[in-house]
Amino acid sequence: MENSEIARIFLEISELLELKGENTFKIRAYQKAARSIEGLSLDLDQVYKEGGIKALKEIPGIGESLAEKIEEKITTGKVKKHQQLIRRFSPGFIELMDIPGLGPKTAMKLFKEEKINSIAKLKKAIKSGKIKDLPGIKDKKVQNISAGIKLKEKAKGRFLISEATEYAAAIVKKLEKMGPVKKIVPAGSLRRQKETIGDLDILVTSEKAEKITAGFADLALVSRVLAKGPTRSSAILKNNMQCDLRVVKPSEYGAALHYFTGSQQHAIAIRQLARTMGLKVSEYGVFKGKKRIAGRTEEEVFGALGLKYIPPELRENRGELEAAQNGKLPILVELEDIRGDLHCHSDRSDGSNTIAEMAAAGREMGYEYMAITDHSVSTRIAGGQTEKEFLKEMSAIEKLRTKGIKILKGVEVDILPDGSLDFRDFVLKEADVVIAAIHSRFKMSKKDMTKRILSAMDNKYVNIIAHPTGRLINERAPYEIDMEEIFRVAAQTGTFMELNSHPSRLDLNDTHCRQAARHKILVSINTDSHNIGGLANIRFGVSTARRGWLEKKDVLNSLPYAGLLKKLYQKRR
DNA sequence: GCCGTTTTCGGCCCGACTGTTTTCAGTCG
Repeated sequence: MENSEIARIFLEISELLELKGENTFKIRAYQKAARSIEGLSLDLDQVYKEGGIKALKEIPGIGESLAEKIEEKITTGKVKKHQQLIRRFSPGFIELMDIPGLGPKTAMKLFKEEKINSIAKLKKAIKSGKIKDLPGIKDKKVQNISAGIKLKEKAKGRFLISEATEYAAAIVKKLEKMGPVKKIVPAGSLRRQKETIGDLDILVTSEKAEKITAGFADLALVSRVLAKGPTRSSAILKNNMQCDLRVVKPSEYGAALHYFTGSQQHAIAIRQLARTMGLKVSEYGVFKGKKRIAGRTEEEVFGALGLKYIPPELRENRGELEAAQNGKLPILVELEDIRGDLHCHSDRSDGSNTIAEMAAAGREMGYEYMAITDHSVSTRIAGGQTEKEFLKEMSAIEKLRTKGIKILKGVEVDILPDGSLDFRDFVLKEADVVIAAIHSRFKMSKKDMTKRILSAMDNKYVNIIAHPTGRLINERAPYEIDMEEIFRVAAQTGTFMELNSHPSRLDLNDTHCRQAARHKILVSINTDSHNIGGLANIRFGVSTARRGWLEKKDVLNSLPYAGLLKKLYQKRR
């Protein structure tokens, strides 16, 4: 987990430099480097081990100085500059800037004038009325800060994509009824289908902007209005999610949609590219001098910059501009490419529908096949089956096989701490597809955990490693594993990797997918459904695969039935 | 602090809204 650790340190340095009032471009350099590292699909540790400082400097946004800091972190465990900055302010100080509406300037003022260096002290100062004496801070500002503190205390962080999708749909429905609107589209990280969503951005085209922004602020879903202008409104919704609404003219739709879809890093890269061509890009269009040359559609905006259309899921400044320039953009996998689900549970273990009901729902979705993969004995909490029960289930499946959808006999076996499986080989042999997963002892060392998974992959019956990192978004960190090594051995043994589509998992994540594709490992996009309602989560898995640049050819369950079986049985030979 | 078919120095994305201001700084996305 060196990457996220270093990214966090760089972000903290940038925040502390901001407090210090450092050169804004230096601050941005740290932020840019942090983002770049977050999106990296290789371990910095590995990169450094193999190529030293020189290899680190090839990462975009990393130069001499930052490469040395990465080296310092890897070899000594810390970064001196980071430590010095933290010492200079107090550890609780950075969190002041997390309060919405309170930025570095105000934080510094509070510190200098009143020695406020934590949220606790700030609350005290507000109560005593002390901070109203400071220059530039009056009633309104104090009110905003108080509201910001409350909000921060209530906020659960980022929202799952499933929840954001629901709320966006609700807002869109309300706005549609409000009057003269032409288009309403959720933009922002939701349109890019990020695994978590910080806030909603909704874009509306209308000639009557003020009517829309005013009506939005009055919606019953809104609990507090943060800002309300003629073309933009911001509000906190009843579930504590922030929602920003922007209204633009139809002629500006493409440029606005592109800009509000982001990511910020992508938008910056686009604007930089425009500058080198003597153009200017803003949310109103592409301009040559004063003249607007594009903006009605996104295709027009990209076209004006000599780029092919870049799908929203790729817009993270992870090489998509170069790919669009060179005609090397991937043809991303689509929902329609998925021919079946290879990880589903029934009421034989912890699912709530029968095998027949699950199969019928799969057929309803147009699937060609579906694997029933109930738990094995060790996962007792999930009604895991004994070997005997499992064999009985397999014969039940045999009988159902003529229902218009191919049902594959499957099982989700446990990878025990020593790397062995809890079903014996002669039992596994009866399944068409064997999924192996870890459900216990999550806190083993990186070395032991990696070994545990590698030895499972060595078994010739194991086809797929399910939810490979075990993370639960907002709940449980991924376990420590050497992903690069796991992919290497997966390629060697002919083992596939799951992309679990559950919105709390999305595991593999987007950058792992890209890494897997580089190793030429097929990814199986599964839902891990425990009832028929769960099957629809496949959309989030496909989105994540798209964010990971996966094409149809990279996805195991885009294969037709015969091709799939061939792949599954290949390893047993 | 990064980076280079304008550059190894001198640039670095761009605009909306708020609050405290008589012309703009701060914050945000």
